Amino acid sequence: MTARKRGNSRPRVARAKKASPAKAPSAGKPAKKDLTHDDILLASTRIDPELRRRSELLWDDRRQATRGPKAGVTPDDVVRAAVAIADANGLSAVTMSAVSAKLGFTTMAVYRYFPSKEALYDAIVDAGLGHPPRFAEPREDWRAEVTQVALAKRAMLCARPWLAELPFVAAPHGPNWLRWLEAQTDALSRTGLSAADVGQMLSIVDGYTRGASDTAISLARVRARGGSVERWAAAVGADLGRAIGDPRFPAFATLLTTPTEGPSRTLDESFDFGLQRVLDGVALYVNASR
Amino acid sequence: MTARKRGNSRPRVARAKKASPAKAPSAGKPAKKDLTHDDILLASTRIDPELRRRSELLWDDRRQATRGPKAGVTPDDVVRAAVAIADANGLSAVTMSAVSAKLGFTTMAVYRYFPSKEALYDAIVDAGLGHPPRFAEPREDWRAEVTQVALAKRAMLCARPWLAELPFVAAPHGPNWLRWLEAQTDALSRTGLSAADVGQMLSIVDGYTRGASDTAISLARVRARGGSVERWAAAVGADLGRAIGDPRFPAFATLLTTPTEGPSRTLDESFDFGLQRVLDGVALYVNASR
DNA sequence: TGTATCAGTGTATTACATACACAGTATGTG
DNA sequence: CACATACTGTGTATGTAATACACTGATACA
Repeated sequence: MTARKRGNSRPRVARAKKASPAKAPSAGKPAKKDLTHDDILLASTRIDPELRRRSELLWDDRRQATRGPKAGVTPDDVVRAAVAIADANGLSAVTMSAVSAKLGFTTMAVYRYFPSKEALYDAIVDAGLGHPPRFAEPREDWRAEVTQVALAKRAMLCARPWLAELPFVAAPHGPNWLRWLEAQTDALSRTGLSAADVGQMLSIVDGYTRGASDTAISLARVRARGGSVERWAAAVGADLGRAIGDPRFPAFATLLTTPTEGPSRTLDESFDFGLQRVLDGVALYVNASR
Repeated sequence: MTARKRGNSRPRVARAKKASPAKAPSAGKPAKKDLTHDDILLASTRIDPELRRRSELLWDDRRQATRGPKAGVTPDDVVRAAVAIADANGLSAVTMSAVSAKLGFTTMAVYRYFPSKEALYDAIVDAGLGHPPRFAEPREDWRAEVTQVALAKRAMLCARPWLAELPFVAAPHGPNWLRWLEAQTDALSRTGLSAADVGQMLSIVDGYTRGASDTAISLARVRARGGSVERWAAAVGADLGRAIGDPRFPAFATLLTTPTEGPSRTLDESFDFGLQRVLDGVALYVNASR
């Protein structure tokens, strides 16, 4: 999945640097200025070599060596093996020796494909993200599409709860990461907002999507590990239940003890309901921007 | 901070269990029913002993032993040392030996206070969360207060970026975790919504707050480790910049290449702007519910 | 036919978490 | 007041994991 056909090396590296002319770091000022999103895109510093290396492993084609014996497996095989282990036994089970063993090698063999565990993790994160859904043709309205992507992203995160065990918003980002951003950006672009506003709405929707999926992800993790969902729920419920009767948490205790009228929502329904409230806010801004 | 005065052992444990009468697990049905929030609060299973133990370490007073030599430090001293290490050198620097050494002990001493690294991590997470801000008197309107709590929470997460290196939404939850929930619940209760709806809005606002803080948290992590923010930005920017010219990411590339008109927002301003859009959605629902 | 190069191996080192047994100390009890 | 007890901190040992380094053998191009 990560690998693409060879030879199409586009002139893409570090385009962001060129995209705007100067933006010299305003030499004299030692004032620790706050970063804007633009600052990130236009950063003019040379990239840390190790990070660059790790990024290249996600993006550039791993050239098949010309000399020497041919490799028994591809980097993608390694990633697939690692993802399978993570799916089966959680992220902590993804050790260099476990991956090697799964491929039929001894521990050190994996280092021929990835220079460090970190680099391997980068790769399995991107592989684990998979692809966003494709939009139906003819295209629907932006709200339906944004909802579709958000729900799919949440489902993906729940399907691979180990993704959330890593601070995967940090560097490096691979192609699949961008695919998800592309899908949501595409949908949001249909609002007709300016580029800057689309970026803003993207961060709103994606922020909610990731943040509000946490409970479901924890639950999925328990399930994936073969744990008892009941026991997990009991533990969480007991901790939250400590608020009841504790004078420090009156409002939250009321929340817990007030009986729900009507059927209570599943986690999924709850997420979806919340998403619609968020999109109400987005829609309000969209309409106001006309 | 975690310790409270002795002797006030309230009858709180497992109150959630009692809060509703039966809710027998509908014996015959093997259908894997989807979980609701209520199911979590009412879970009737016995809690995993290890989780219970870990939870108790967060909530119950560690009795001062009557026999034997008195301990040289308190559990809170241990937690403080661990938090200091995490603040200074990141979560990975928090090893049992590092914490012990900081206290002037040999490695194994910490095990007298916390039975495992996991249990210690539970404790430093809760300690790291700290306290939410207190509301001004007279109380403001709900929207101002919700904003206040959300901004404070984001600031807290950025101040301790190592918190986000853990899946800290999972069990166990300590008192500080509840304090933040209490603050936001309190503010949201002023909307006049039903308890269930308040819970729903809580998950919206808190989901956005955590999810949309990720970039700032990553940045804070780089800063805390003494890394170059410029280099970090360059790496992230380069990865995102790969979208430019790549036919797979047309919408996102447009986002990147369209020049921003006017001053671009800092990450903080951007978060705040997004929060207001989210609260617009919440407000819409609040008004509709009257 | 080399010969440079690369794949997988074997072994060693280091850092941790943690089990276990021990030594010393303070305290309530006989 | 002697001592059994329970508890604190230590010393040592074990298992697991990441990874450095040097080695063996294969292989394709010059």
